[in-house]
Amino acid sequence: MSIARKPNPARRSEQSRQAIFKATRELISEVGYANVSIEAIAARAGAGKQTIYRWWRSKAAVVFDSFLALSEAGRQEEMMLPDTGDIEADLKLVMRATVTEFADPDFEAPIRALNAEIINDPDLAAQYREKLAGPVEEAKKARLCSAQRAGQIAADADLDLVLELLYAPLYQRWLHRSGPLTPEYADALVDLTLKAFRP
Amino acid sequence: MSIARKPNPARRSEQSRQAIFKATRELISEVGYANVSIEAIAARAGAGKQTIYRWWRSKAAVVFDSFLALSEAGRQEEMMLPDTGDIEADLKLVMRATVTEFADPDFEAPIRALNAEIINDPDLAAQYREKLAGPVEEAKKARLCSAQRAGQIAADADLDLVLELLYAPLYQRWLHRSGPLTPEYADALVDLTLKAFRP
DNA sequence: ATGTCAAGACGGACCGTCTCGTCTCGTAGT
DNA sequence: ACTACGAGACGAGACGGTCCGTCTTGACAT
Repeated sequence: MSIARKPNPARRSEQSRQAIFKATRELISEVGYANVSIEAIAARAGAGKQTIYRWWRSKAAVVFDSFLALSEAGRQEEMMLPDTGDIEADLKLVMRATVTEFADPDFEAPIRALNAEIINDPDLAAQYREKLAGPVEEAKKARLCSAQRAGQIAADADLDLVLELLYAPLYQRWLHRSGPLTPEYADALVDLTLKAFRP
Repeated sequence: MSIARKPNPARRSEQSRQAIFKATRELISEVGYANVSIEAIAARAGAGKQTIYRWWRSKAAVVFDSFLALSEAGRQEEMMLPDTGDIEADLKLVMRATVTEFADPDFEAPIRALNAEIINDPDLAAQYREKLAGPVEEAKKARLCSAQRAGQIAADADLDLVLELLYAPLYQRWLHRSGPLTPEYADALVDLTLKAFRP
């Protein structure tokens, strides 16, 4: 019968936590996710390895929390999407912005790594949906709901399905590098999705 | 100026090649992709490590070829999709079959691993598209083209886009485990896609 | 006292390279 | 035709590294 003694979070060093986050982010952008080791993170952060193993299950978990800490710091009100009343124009704006974001090299490496881990790690996937994807999707669904009330989208449409139709093709094309991500492509996805869900 | 001497494929041992494929497949199903090492493959196959390093760039490449060898062996004419003249019924049949396939545990582990590698390895991604996804997509596009000629799909529809709209949501939902994969879901995707591309 | 901390030693797994000696070829000399 | 030779792939495994995850130590905080 193992005891599985758990660490006491109240006594945790916030300083070490932040140093580990910072070191993790720096190392990833310097050498790439795959080449980052726990040892290297500890060394750069001036932390003991045990401090990392005590609080995280895996490298992926450390990396995830590192970026989560960043995104929580920089995000407050921007959770509201534009609502001009014209769902087509609003969606095209947002989708074009996503396409632009995906073209940013700084964005590319960590997100690819995160997605690769998520595929094989159900726990991480759940955490990702809850902490990162979830809030963003809620905002998008709020905008879609507004369009639904305005009669621009079928009243019985499943909004999760709308989001999947909108984003999954874009996402897959980017991950698989199976085609170019252009503003025209973004527009086409919006047009097709709106047609599919037209009242 | 480095010489980069390349091995001569004519002198390659087919016996070793097959033994390595077999060992790779066995090990993956026994201990999982992540826990398979090149050393273990070589040992099980009765091959020298150098024989593997000579012919493959990475573990992912070995694994990829191992499954490619399998699929090439077992695939002949089945590249033709059903064509009853009713594109909706035909697509639903195929999509439901895909959903069923994705529920198979034997199918799950290797495909997840392959997708994770593909995300971070552009070379592997290109090879995947060319050798595995490509032929299948061609068959699907052939069926869609037939529907296009029959006026069931808009004449100016981009068939690659049709496939993306059909499969990307399904694929993403499976990879991210973000929802259930039911026959009803498969049907819904077909209905929506056909509506989006209606003439 | 108790528990976290930084530092780092430790045994073990694999990595990717390399060095052996063996085996199988194609080729050139007899 | 027969044989000697060299090139190159082969199995085996030694080698120096890196990183893993655990464990130990002594300092420090509560």
